[in-house]
Amino acid sequence: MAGGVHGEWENGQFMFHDELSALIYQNPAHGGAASPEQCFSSPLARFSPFGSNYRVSGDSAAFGVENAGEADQESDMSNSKKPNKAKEKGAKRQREPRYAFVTQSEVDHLEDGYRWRKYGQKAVKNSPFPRSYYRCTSQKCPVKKRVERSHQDPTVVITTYEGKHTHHCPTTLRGGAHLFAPPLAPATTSFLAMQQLSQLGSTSALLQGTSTSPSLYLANLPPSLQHLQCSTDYDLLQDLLPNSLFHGNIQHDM
DNA sequence: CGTGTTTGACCCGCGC
DNA sequence: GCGCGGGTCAAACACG
Repeated sequence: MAGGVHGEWENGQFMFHDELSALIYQNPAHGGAASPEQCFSSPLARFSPFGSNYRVSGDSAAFGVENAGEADQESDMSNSKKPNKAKEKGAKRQREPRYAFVTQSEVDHLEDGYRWRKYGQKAVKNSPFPRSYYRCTSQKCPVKKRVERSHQDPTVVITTYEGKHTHHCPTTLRGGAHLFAPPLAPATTSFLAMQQLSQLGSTSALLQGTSTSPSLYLANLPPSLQHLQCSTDYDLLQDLLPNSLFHGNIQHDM
C-alpha cells in the first residue's frame, strides 16, 4: 500500500527506498525540543534528492518521500473520485511526488502559510493516532497533505505533502500564524526564509552537503519558517539556499 | 451565509 | 475472487 514511510531499519539507520526531498525541522513554538537531540535521538537526517536512499541515523526517526520519480501532472487529482467508477481501463492512478516533513509538535495541523480544508480522517493501522487528510483550499490547487502522528514517538507529527502549489502563499491566515505578510512569489518566499535562517543565530539551521548530493538539516526553526514547506521541490530548495550555502558545508552554530 | 470539520460510506489497488 | 487498508466523497453539522 501507499503507506506512510517507505523504508526499513538497517544497522541502526533507516534506509528509505525512495528518492527523497524532505525538510526535517521541529517547531519549538508548539512544544518542540530546545535542541535537536531532544527532537530525535539522533536528529540528523541526511536527505538526498538525487539519491536513492534516505537515512536517518539513530533509532527514532524514519520518514521519507513517496512515489518520487513517478511525477505526474495533477491531471486527475481534482476529479479522481467521481462516482462513476474507474475511468480508463488500465489507467493507473498516478500521484504527485510526496514530501514528508517531520515536526515535533503538540498540535497536529501546523500552520504553513496555506489554507487547508480537511476532507477526511482515517485510523492508521498499528497506530493509535488517526491520519488526517487536507486539501489546499485555493481553487485549482492540487496540493494535498496528510498529517499523522508517529506511533513511535507521539510527540512527532508527520506531514506529507503531495503536489505543488499553483499559487502564492495566501496573505490571510487562520490562527494568527507567524508568517510573512505580503503575498510572496516562491523565490521571494525562499529568499526571506533564508534571510530568517541567517538571522537565527543561536537557533540552529544546519545545512550540509555537496552540489551533487546536498543534505539539509533544519532544526529549531521559528514558527515563521514553517512556510518553508512551501518550497518542497528540489528546485525550490535550490532557490531557497544561496549558492554559497548550497555548494558548501555551512553550519550555523547549534 | 460562508467556511471548515466530522464521519460513515464508498472506491480502488494490492496481496493472498 | 475476496478481504484489507488507504484514500476520497459528500451530507450533516459547527462556528464565526
